[in-house]
Amino acid sequence: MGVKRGPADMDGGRADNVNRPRRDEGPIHTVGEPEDQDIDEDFSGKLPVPRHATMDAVARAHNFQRDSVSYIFGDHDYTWLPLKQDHESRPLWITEDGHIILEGFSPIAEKAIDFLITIAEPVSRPSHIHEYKLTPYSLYAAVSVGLETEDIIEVLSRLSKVPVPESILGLIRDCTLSYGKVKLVLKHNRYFVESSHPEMLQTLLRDQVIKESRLVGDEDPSAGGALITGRAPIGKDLTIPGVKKEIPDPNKPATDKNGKPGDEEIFAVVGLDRDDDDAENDDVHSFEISSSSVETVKKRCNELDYPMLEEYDFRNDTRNPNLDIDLKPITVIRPYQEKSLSKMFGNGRARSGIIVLPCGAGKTLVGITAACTVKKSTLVLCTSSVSVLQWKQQFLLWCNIKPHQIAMFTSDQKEKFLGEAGIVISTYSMVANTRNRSHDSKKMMDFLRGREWGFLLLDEVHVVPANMFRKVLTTIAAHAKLGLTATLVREDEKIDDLNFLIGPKLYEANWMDLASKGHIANVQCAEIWCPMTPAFYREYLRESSRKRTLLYVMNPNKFQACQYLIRYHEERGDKIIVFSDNVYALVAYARKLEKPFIYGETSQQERVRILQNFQHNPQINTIFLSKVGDTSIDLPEATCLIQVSSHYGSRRQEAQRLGRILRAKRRNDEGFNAFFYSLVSKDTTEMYYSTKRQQFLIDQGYAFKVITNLDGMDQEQDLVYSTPAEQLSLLQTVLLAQESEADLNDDVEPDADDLTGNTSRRTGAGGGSVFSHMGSSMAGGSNGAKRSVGGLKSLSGADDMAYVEYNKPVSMKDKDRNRGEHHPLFKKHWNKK
DNA sequence: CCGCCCCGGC
DNA sequence: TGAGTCCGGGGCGG
Repeated sequence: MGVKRGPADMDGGRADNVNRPRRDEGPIHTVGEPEDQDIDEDFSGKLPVPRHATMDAVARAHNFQRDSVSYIFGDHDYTWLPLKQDHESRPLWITEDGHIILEGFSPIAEKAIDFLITIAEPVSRPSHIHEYKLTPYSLYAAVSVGLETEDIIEVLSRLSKVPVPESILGLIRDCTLSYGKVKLVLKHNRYFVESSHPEMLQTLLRDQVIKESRLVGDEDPSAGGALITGRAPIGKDLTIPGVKKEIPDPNKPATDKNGKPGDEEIFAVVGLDRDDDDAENDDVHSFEISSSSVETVKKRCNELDYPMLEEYDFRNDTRNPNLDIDLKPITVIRPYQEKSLSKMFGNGRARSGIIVLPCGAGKTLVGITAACTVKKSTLVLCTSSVSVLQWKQQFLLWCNIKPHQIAMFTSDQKEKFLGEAGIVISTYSMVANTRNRSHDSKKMMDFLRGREWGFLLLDEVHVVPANMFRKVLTTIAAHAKLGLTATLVREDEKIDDLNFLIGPKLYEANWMDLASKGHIANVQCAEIWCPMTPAFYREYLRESSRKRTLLYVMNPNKFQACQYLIRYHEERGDKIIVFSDNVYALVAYARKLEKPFIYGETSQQERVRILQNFQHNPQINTIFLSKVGDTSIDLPEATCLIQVSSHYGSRRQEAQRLGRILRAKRRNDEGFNAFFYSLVSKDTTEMYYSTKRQQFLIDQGYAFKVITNLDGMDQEQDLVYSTPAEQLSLLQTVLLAQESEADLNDDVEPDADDLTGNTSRRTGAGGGSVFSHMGSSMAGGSNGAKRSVGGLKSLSGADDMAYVEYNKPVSMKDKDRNRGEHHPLFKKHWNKK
């Protein structure tokens, strides 16, 4: 066990994965590109290697990943695919397993992208080469916005350089055949499964789960199996408010609207306004299910390949009173906002689903415009009471709704709107709460539960899959649901649940694209590698993994880098936010650098005071924030962001933080540029997390520059902790802080004390020879399992060992991901083949 | 206002 | 497939 294991072992012995590294597996495995294969070999064979050599390899891999797009192709070899004669004018490849590679530089790329994001899941979108993947979910989404089987196949064939593989044609047909034909409809506060194809309903009713969820109406004399039959309503010609009248712009080339002659033909079939329902005037059939079983039935239908669409024919809903709401005349929505809404309202009804827009791109306005289109009672759910307030203000800002028609429902405020219809804004935890409720809260819930909502607006919809929060969907009866988020990712596997909880992803904007068009700021991302000072590193190596955090966050070199960057950007006139998840470090940094800071314990008034100063006072240009800044603070715009500590690999957090500077825009002279720095202590576990965190942004096309040396920092005067004495004193403070923390923990867990004591005594005796003794001390260690685990961690130090330590969760995650890819539909599909 | 509990996210 | 960390939030009762 003392010897570093090779890739095969790290993968849990799955033979098929030897030499087939995946992009997600961290820096070392990233080097799986053909020309770098030798490095992989080195890792499995010749270890332990000298530390610096290892680091070079990691650095190489690191840079390789960021600087090149070809890692997309991973271990795949596409050279065998037969090219069509005129392949050069066609922008994409399709592989047998559903991956689509698009040439971003093709003249028709933009239109192809429109098509691809409708039918496929964007996997990674760097500047030149984009990768998409066809999945049953993505095809479900395509059907639900009005595309049909042959449309998809036809356009795909036209765009592809290679013939669309048979397997993919089969997949598309299989997945779309039954999609969109079954609907979930809410009528009179009761749920019905509806279809114009009665045989499909019969098929569903043969399923035990669905059968048991069925309600047989008392008033229906034919109880016992007959479906309810009625006429399908008709609806067309909807206009979305806020859409700017088309004014021909002589400065703009006509290609935007018309494209080149050939293009038009290609995309002719992708229109959204077509009548997508052949059976529009036919009879519809339905059966009722209990409202408590809606989630189960929807999930089951997905598994049976009959995902239910949820559409709300709000214009023909005479039962629920209309809400007098419209955008103010001056309110104009942007093209991509319009596009996302056209996916939702494309057939004249309101489809339930999810719209993904980056922060600062106007998600709120999209939600409000949707509400103004539906014009029925609307319930908005947010994650915090701060955003409840913001939503209310935004409603009042953009549309003509009267204040008395908007009510807020939080622990502080329990208002109801006046009149028949209105808007309620609340939090997930308020509505999902299952525990004791206050009297007012109970009455308010009765109010919410007792009515039918035309529109349910779910802010930060990525939180909805959480166990508690998803309950809101069963407690609230809503005809149409729209989820909004900037980051449709979670670190668990529940994100796919949104497909049946809310509906398909209707639209996802490309961050890079919006930035290049000037809607959001252009962000330069950099990861600064700060070497640990020898003293800090020595302590780092001897500590158990829990306590290492403080050491690498408080690394004096990182401290100085932070100070230097703040100075540099303050001189440029930037507004700077520094994030530190670690509260101890947050306070230490902010105090030392004499900047204001906000964290959980900061009172509300204090927060407001600091934020206002930051916004208006030219003397205050930098603030320090803990995690509070991620969600629950209405941050003023900033142009520079520095991350000092952010453990764990949350892609969402990283993206959300970057989103804080996307509004930056025209503030400084350089126009749209903003800056995002991540400070990372070299050779520590931070490196691993940092890479992981960045993945979402990298997939969006952001490039992280690795900087190992800040220009000009050497010459900088008066940096903090520049003398050995100061550094030593800092180190002692940090160790002391840890000890007091450990003491607290000892009460609960005496074992921790033993381990710490042993570890430090042992390493202390070893002095500087940690590395040379590494192998033998671990292999020959006569201690119990617990001890050797501690030893492995404390002695590892080298990044490769750190990698081993975290490899496991990664490969398990990957396994999960694999399982996700083997959706029932796919399994069936491949088996059939 | 404070402390408590539960919850989310990693 | 589970466990355990810290930090933060909301809601409620005292």
